[in-house]
Amino acid sequence: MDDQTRMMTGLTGLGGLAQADVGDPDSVRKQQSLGQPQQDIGDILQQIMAITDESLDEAQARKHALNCHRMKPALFSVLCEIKEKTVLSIRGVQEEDPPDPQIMRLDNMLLAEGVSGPEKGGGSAAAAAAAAAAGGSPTDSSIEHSDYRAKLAQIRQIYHSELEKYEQACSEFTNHVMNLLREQSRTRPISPKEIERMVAIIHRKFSSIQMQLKQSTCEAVMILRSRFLDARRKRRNFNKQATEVLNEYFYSHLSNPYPSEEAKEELAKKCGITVSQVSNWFGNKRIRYKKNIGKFQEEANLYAVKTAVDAANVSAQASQANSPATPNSGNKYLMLNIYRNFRLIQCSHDM
DNA sequence: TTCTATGATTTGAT
DNA sequence: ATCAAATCATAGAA
Repeated sequence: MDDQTRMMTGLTGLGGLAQADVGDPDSVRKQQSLGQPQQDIGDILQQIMAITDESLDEAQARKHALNCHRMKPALFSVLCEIKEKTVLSIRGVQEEDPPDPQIMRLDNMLLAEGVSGPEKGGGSAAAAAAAAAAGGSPTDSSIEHSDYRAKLAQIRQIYHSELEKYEQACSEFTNHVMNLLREQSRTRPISPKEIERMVAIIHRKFSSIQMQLKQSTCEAVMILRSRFLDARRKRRNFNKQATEVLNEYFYSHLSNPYPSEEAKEELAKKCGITVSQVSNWFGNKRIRYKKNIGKFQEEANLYAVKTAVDAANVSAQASQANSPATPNSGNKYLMLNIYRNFRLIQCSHDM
């Protein structure tokens, strides 16, 4: 408001002269001999130029003196006019900039990884759940997981402290610049819009620094993640008994080796693995069996025999219960059959 | 060390 | 959501 009234008042008298001459010290000097007003303006400009060579106290005193000078309003108005022209040309160049997609991407990632989100839960919990779901013994994954969490928390802490530092520096700097501009607006015309623009420029500069921080944080998280993702992928073979159970089911349902959800759950329980591990196993088994049936023939026969043995064992136990006087008599034929089966398997394999 | 087996993941179709 | 298929990455054998 104050600026504007000042801008208005000075514009009439010295406008023409100012437009032509004031911006250029040489022309000022040339005109110094022409008359008193020019001499004054020349002096004032000289003094302004010399301000930077003086000590701070001297400069302050000089500034005050200049502010009180009788030509000050006129000079001010000249500056206003020049300013108005240049500012108009600047104004159109840059207005509202859209939110940077790059920084949005980084923000999203940091949020997803639980670096920039709320302290507990969120991304780290999701990562933990993923680690747990990926399988492995609970102890293993919990150790890896806590390690991962600790590292992530470290990254998170660094990120936040750096971010805070940047924000503090940014607001400090902004305040400083704003105070400076306000102070300067007493001697040169600065509209609130300009201050706003300056603040926006500062924020842009600082946000570009912030983006670098976000970028490097993202990189750190990615590296950490890939390391622990590999750890999560560390494969442990299922134990023999589990593989046996799975194979038994597979070969006894060879015509339709697609266990239902319930069957999967039961198998998982029997094998001490998760349902998704059972699904993985069947997925792998189906595709690998199909790709090379020949290679799995022996295994198929083996498990066919195995199920036969089990079935026979059940019936044998039943018959044993029926005739305790002749123990194992039923098993004799069974063993013979198994032997014959083995011979058959070996023959088919040799061919 | 290389090679094979195997559990897990990714991708694309249904 | 589930599956096939391709692929990854490691365990374990040779």
